[in-house]
Amino acid sequence: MSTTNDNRRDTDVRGADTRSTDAQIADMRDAAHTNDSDRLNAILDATIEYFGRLGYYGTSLQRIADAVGLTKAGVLHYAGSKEGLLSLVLTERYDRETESITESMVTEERPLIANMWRRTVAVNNHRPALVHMFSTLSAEALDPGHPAHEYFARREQSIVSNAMNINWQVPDGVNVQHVLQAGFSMMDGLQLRWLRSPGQDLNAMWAECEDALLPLPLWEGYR
Amino acid sequence: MSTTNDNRRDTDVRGADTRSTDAQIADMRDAAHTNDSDRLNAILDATIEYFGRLGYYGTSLQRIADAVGLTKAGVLHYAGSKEGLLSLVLTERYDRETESITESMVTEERPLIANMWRRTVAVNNHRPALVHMFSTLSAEALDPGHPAHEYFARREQSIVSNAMNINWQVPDGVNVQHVLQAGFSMMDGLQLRWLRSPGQDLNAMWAECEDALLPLPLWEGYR
DNA sequence: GTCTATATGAGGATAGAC
DNA sequence: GTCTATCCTCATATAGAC
Repeated sequence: MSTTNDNRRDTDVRGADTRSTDAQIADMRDAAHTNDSDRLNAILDATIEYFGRLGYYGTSLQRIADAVGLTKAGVLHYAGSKEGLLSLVLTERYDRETESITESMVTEERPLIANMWRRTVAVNNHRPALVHMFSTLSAEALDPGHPAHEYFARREQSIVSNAMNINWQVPDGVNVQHVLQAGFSMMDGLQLRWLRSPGQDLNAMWAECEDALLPLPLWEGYR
Repeated sequence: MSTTNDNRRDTDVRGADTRSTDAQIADMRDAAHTNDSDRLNAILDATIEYFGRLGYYGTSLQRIADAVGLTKAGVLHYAGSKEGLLSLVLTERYDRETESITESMVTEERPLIANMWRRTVAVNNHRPALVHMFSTLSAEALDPGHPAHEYFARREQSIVSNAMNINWQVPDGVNVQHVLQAGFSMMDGLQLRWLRSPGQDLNAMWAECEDALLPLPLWEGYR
């Protein structure tokens, strides 16, 4: 053990249990009732956490494998490659939960921009790991060579243009596009601040920003 | 040549020049009039570019060395370590150019928040690489284990609290702290959008945001 | 001040046993 | 479905020659 190319990490302490390794592993599997779908979910959870904390480049398959109790080869069985992990986590997790928010506004009788943002903020407030991943990858993927560059470029465009297709109710004289651009930018920046201030409530932080961006009495009745 | 631990990259084509390697290297040094200070500046320039594009974790000493025509050992001679590079680039480059902006507002007779932001944006508009590095590291350093975590945490606090010490002229009823928080957040988010849209002018993009955040006629005479 | 050489290990990915 | 073993490349850092 402990050759230069050992498959396991140095932190992996063995030998306390005198039974065979296989027996221990079988126990762990049974104890967790781990089926395939659970495994994949655990892998994606760990991926979200580490892509957020360390970025795509900074995250190794080994870290994710350690977090879910597998080897690198075990993780690759599910995702195929590191890029496969990235793709899964963006489309199967982030997109899935996010797109419903703006879509829900289309059906509103009197859609208010402030309501959409409050809804977004309320959702994000209880999924900090996903927000963290989004923020980190979003910056890392500014580079055209990043495997998620196209994803984020397309996403940014579609968010504002989708919002422009809604018949927002705003005070007279307000430029809808400018407010949307300003508000979405503000939210991206505020989320970074939120992630840096442990324990703070994103809704409360946003309320202060909203108060500045959509000031009363101008926005009275429109928020 | 080309053993597994060759110091040079595969892209490093040799042999076209039949003179000794030392002679070629001497030529390059003379041709560039390279002194120590120039070298360090070139190293920091390359570091800023790659820390921005690939992040701290994603950047290797080899890339920086290649960019400036040195070996890894050569780069380490100047910075000591990779963390040393990070430290240099934040304190010797980013801080140096940035702190003067808010400080310049203290001496204004009738300081306007809008002026400070316009000044900041005008400066950043012609240093995209520094802004890129700031954005990328700022997200990467959300993690407490990142070597620049403390730097960015302190920076974020001091930016708002420094600004709160200035006697800003604002319309009646405006909450200065909320506007500052909102505006700084908006700028962080807008810069990400700017970096994703090649060729756009940051001043113009900011003007639209300012129009939304400090709407007329409420801010008439205050911007 | 810059290099070569080397130490020492981590990186992603694949083959094949079980 | 998960592992071990292995391939090959890349990483940071140091020692010491010139």
